[in-house]
Amino acid sequence: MTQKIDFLSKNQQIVLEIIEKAKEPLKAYSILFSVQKKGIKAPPQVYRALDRLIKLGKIHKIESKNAFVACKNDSCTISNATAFSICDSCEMVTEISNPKLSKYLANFQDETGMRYNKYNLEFFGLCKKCKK
Amino acid sequence: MTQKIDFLSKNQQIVLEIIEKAKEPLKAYSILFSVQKKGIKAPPQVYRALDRLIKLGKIHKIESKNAFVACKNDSCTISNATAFSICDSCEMVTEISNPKLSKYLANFQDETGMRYNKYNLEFFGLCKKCKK
DNA sequence: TTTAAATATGTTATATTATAACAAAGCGTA
DNA sequence: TACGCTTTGTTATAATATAACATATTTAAA
Ligand SMILES: [Zn+2]
Ligand SMILES: [Zn+2]
Ligand SMILES: [Zn+2]
Ligand SMILES: [Zn+2]
Repeated sequence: MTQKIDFLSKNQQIVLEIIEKAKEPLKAYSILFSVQKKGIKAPPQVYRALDRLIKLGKIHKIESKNAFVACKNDSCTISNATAFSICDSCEMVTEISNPKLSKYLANFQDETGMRYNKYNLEFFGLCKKCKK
Repeated sequence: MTQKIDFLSKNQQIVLEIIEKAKEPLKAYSILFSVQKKGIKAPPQVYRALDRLIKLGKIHKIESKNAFVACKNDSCTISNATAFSICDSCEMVTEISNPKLSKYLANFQDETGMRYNKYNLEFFGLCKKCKK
């Protein structure tokens, strides 16, 4: 649909489209179920596509949920710096794109002097709706 | 060993001790294997202890690895604010305890105004040893 | 154009991680 | 004692993920 999608293989496109259409994070086996009508029959086909899409930064894995969301952040072509906001009640997940935060984390150095090339941050709380 | 350990049940103590002794994050089934000589025979026994220890802040789950580490941070009695440094090469995991970082994250607010009561941050890179 | 390498796919089986469901035991206390 | 509550034990199964190997498709040299 977008330009870059042309670089994706058939299975990768199928999997990406279903994740992009979803309003919430999708689990691998729910993706598998959804794409069976399109000829993808087995877990490895889904997991391969997921792995590739993650490397390309088109999707991200929400580690605390073992679920996958489309990247909503155009500048996030390589997924080495991700931050999410997760509602404990309705399970809504939003990708945070906050320049100050990403700058702060990208430059963060701990006592050991270790330099990081990747981070993933997950915030938990109650979203507006669920706070009411 | 410490005072608070007295509040733990037998299985919880057994599981905590093995995690504290370990130099690297332990997987649930490797814990299960290790504690079988002490009478813990089935996964639910291990997972129950893990769940409880996490709630108490005695251990943390490294989400990207599905593995568990003992908390090295005395102030971390409730595990609602965790940050880890993970080596991509040797898989070493260190809990980061950096007041500036935790203050920054505890006070972080995104555009939506959602307020967070918990976060987990995982940094990836190469540790000193592996950089050489 | 032929050949070879690299990439993507299909398929079966299996490994790994985690929970459901229910029974029994232990413990504090009214 | 008898009641509630927590912990434990146990079996089975659900959910997540990968190994291994065969085939097909695309790409790029030769
Ligand atoms: Zn993104
Ligand atoms: Zn919500
Ligand atoms: Zn801690
Ligand atoms: Zn290392």
